[in-house]
Amino acid sequence: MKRIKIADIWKDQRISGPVLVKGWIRTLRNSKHFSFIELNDGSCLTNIQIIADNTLLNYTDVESLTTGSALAVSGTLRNSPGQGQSVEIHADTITIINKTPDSYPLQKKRHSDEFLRSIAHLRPRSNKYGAMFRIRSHVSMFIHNYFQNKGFFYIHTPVITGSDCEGAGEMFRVSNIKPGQMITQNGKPDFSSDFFGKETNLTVSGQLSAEMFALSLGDVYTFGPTFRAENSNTSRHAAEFWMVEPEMAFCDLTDTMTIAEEFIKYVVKSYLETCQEDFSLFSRFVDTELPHVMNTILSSDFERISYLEAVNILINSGKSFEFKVEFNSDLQSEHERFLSEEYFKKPVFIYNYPKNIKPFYMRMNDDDQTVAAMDLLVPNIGELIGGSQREERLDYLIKRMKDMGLKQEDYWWYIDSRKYGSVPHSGFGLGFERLLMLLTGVTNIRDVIPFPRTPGHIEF
RNA sequence: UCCCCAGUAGCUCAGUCGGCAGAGCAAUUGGCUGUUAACCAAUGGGUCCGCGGUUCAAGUCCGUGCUGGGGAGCCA
Repeated sequence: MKRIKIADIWKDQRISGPVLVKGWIRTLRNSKHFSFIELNDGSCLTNIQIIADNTLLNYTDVESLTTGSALAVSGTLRNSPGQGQSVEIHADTITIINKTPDSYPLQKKRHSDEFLRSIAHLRPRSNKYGAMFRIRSHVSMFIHNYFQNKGFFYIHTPVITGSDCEGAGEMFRVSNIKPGQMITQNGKPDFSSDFFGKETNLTVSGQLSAEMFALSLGDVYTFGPTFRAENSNTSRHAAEFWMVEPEMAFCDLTDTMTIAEEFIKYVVKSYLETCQEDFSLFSRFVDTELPHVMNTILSSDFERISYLEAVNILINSGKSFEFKVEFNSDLQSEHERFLSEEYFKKPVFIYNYPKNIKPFYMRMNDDDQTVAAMDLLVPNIGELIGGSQREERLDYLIKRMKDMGLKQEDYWWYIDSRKYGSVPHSGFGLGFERLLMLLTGVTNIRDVIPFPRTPGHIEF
């Protein structure tokens, strides 16, 4: 008999009669003449209930099974007389694939996130993390669907890079030289003997590469791992995370905000349609406000205000912030939270930031003081998206690089793109894990990544 | 990196003023005619995070280290 997945049993109400399922025991209840076994195969949240009668040849083995054990069950799918489920399987044979010893750390009761994090190799077997990682897979596909449907091309930008793009934070060096064997000259490391012949790092952004392809294929996006060696110890930062970076030719900052808003709404809508069951777990047990949050995203027009307006709102709010609100400095976390959570109570774009707090590639505005940058702030998460219109004018770009002390020869190919057929173009980066946090109400980034990497943590 | 909080049974936690180490769940054994984190009874289970100190006496007070969590900065 062909094995059937439990998700298909719940999906297709017409299935009945003989079935074969394979999975792991979530819980087992013994009665006098038979046992109830809740079996889960990871295909969906809801278990299938197995009725194991004491007439089974191996019943004494079956009734002593433990949570986590692996079984193959063949039997008959029937309507259930009980309350909690429409159908159940009356087992004809139960093959014990693996009996789990009583040291199995997962129990049928609720565990803390901190404990489950310490057993990251087993936590996807729990309801919550099973749901989380099914959602993570689905949301990945929604992202591809959105861009593919709009004619964007998926670009695989390099993970190993020789350019210190945008000087964004600390980078992880890549080398094949053994520790202590790096040749030095005048006390400085000589990278010419290293694998690539120069200092090499893991990427902190695919943007500069993606720009080259936007200026060739029109609309492109990247979706892949990104690495930051910052010693950040917060619930919103990881050393390895995934980023979505669309880049669009013939597109200005306003267009970009429109696309970002449409994109977020598309993902939320697909999520609510496709992941109803797993979503319900998070809206019941993790954040009961989640349906409301999703509704707000779908039904509201995201606010769009300039940095100047944002600062004025903060100054006139009458709120006493720990950090003073000042022009020409970046907004603090508490400022961002106030704007999205208290003042607007919905996602808000803030655009046109002072040039001195933003990187060289952002397009200078006519006031010569601000650049065409935008951040999307969402309640509970903070910054979900950071983007900008890119500086397409060669003379502006070079002046800006000089002002910021960047060497042109390091960016010769980037500069080339402004010499040859340069056009207005824009893009943004979205933190995939932060999107998952928004969608599930989970407040720690370590709980939306299968095996999270943070400072001092590389287990698993 | 800085600030704050915590660490007691496999898990979640209680432990009063410094005076015999506790509960629920899990495990084991038995009971129970359809259960829904089943229920009932019994049994086993401890480096009270490590090290040092104060004290007649430390899970409890002090110092220090480690681990975990929350917040800040940086950012996505």
